[in-house]
Amino acid sequence: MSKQIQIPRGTQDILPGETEKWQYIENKAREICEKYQYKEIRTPIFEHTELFSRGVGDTTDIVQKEMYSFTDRGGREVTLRPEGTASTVRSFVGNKMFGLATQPVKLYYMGPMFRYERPQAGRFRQFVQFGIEALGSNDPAIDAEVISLAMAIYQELGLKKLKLVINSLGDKESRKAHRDALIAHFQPRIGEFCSDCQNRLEKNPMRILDCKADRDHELMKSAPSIIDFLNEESSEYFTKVKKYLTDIGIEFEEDPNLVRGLDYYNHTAFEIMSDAEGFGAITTLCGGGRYNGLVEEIGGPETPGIGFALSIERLLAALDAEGVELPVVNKIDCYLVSLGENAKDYTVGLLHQLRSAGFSAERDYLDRKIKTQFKAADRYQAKYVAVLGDDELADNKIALKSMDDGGQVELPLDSFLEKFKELIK
RNA sequence: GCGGUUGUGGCGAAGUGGUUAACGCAUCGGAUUGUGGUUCCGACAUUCGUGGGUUCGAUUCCCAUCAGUCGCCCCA
Repeated sequence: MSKQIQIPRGTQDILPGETEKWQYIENKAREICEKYQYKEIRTPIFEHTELFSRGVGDTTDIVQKEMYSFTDRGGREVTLRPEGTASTVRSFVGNKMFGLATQPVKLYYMGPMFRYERPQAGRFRQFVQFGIEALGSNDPAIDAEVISLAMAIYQELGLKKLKLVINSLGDKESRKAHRDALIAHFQPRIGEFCSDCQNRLEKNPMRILDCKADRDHELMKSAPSIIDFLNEESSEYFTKVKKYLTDIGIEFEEDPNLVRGLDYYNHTAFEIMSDAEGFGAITTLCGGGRYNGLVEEIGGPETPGIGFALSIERLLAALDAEGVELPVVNKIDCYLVSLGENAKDYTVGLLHQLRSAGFSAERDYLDRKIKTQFKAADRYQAKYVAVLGDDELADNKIALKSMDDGGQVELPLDSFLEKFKELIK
């Protein structure tokens, strides 16, 4: 045997047994999007690198150290997409969707994303995100809609231990004022903080509020909160969002320290986390927020937008942590056991008839003996086994055995399909 | 990018500086030459992630490397 080739680091094969769960989740997500009137968009898996450096933000970790970038044969700088919003907005602008008759434009996407990171619990180099974007509306009601869609996915899949955390980052003006206040607050004593926070001071002082190491520092408690820096418009907006969430019965927790990693966010920011035991270090299932200004940044007309992204891998991990079983059984209706050359030949046609009639059916392809064929039927969780030997064939008969109760009947071979239909109804 | 930990058959998992590498599950064959989920018997790793080194000898010791896993950073 030649040397085996390994799967690339941080990637995974999803095998039968697991794919059924993925399909179930994907179907559920699509179903919900249909109800909320979000339409699917499919964009390329790679884009020009500039899209992400401009859209996601040069100072973010994603752009600075996590992009899967390369130069193609034509000398173009391209990157495997690390997230979905930038591509969606690029497509929105490029296809002039701001001119569509139906506004706002509500889109969803689902597919692989790539980030060059050390893999660990709930973190991969290739992972699948499902996300939605609502472009063109500045109504706080749509913020509530976006959040409720995310919650609906988790809840309809059976998750209970969820926590929705929200915050407002305010508009540009509010953010700037808050940023200045933070720097002024921490600057004099920044030496007392961890090296990460020292770096954050200039780069993104909001992140200091997030720090676990310096959580107990006295300056943390007295730090200026974004809430106090929201101008009237931002504050009113946030109040509306909260009112609508309350109106539709979605519980949330306000966390003035919730910040988002990507540059494009403003106003509403939210995260959905899992409260389940043993979920590991990562608790964020879904992150999202409003990004007014991004469309302009990407070269389109001034258009407000809001969206979220969630990872299917983490969703599966959360289901696992809560012990939720998805209903994904695939039982075989009928397994054909045969013995003898003629009977074996005959099952080819019989199998085809069963399948054409809408049944799930299987037979042996390894020339195994009767006992082993039955074992196989058992493994497949077949409901019925039809036994056909050369004897039956000569008598125009076939034996049908129920694998649940072991009862067996003989049926005329030429009307087997009709009898089987009646029986299984 | 940094740190902890692990790497033995399809899977799970013992094990020792010296030679036949336990065991369990699964699989296959037989007992039962036409009937499953039970039982009994038998088969199944020229090899211990990969590459070097130490040694008379290494799966066991050392180094490197790759990979899994967990954590930091950050995030989905």
